[in-house]
Amino acid sequence: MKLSTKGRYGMRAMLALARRYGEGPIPLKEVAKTESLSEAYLEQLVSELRKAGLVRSVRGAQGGYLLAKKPAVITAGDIIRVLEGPIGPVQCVVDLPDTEICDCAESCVERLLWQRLRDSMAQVLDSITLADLMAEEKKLSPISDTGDREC
Amino acid sequence: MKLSTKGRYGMRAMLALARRYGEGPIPLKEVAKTESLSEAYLEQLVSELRKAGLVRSVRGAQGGYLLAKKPAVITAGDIIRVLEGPIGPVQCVVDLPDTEICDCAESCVERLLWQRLRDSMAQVLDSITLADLMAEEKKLSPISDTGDREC
DNA sequence: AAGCAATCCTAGTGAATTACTAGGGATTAA
DNA sequence: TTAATCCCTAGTAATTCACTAGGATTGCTT
Repeated sequence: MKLSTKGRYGMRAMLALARRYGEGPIPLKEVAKTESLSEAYLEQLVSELRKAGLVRSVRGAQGGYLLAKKPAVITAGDIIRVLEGPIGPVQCVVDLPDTEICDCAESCVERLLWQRLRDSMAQVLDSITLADLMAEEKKLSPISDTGDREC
Repeated sequence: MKLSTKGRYGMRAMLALARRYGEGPIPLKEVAKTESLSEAYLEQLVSELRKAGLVRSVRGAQGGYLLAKKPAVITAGDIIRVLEGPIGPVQCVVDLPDTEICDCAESCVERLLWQRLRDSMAQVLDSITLADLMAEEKKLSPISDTGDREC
């Protein structure tokens, strides 16, 4: 029940873009640097986020990536769903409309358990936006002047 | 963010033992049969559950496994923690007392997010017991007369 | 027009994990 | 003594993870 690096790094990257929302396109090289992530790997993740409509890209020199929407309307759930797949601890209760469920679903009590787990996970992730996280960040102890982050 | 087969099969097996609580030791062969799981694989999972004190074993002919405690005091969280490890979407917020956290934890807002997710997951899993699941099972549509389950 | 900064896309890869299988040893009721 | 059962370890094919590499394309700047 762990996130992969895709979800973790992707959340880091989206938060980095949120912090600089309004500045125009941010080159991935900068995000990779401040977040200490591999640029080439990050590129793949951000590419998925772009295809999903969460970020926009500007090609060419002076280009980069920027959030496609305001930080207040992008939730953690949006990001996690793109990078980790639909939310749910098992395939048969995943939160996608066209998911095939097993035939004995009506009599399957484990399914109820997994559904409740899914719902509580989705509830948390869908209720927290990038703007929320930035607001909370201000309350935490200040970060280094460079803005660089390790973990 | 998916469970592995260990968690899923383990939950199935524990529920199977719960249904027959009070009958004395149940051989694993029977559990494997009714739950359509590999006996050899199940053996490994149940072995972990035994070492964790959730089931007891009786060796020799007429032996088998039985719940070490009443179904009402064994939670889904107990089972999942044994088979999937401590609950938490990332290592640094896992619900173990002696977990090492990263150095920039005080300024890490992602960490707050992951903590909330962990708490909501743990809350659900720790609040549902095997007895609860059996009670809900009665309300669902009846299962086949053999008691065999597919999913 | 040339150069360069940047995104875009695909393929490859070593390491780790998963989901088992196999096989033998130990214990105990019948 | 036999058979049923748990106990333990090792091996393994397949998959997934976490990247790296490299080239194509785009478009600002000079």
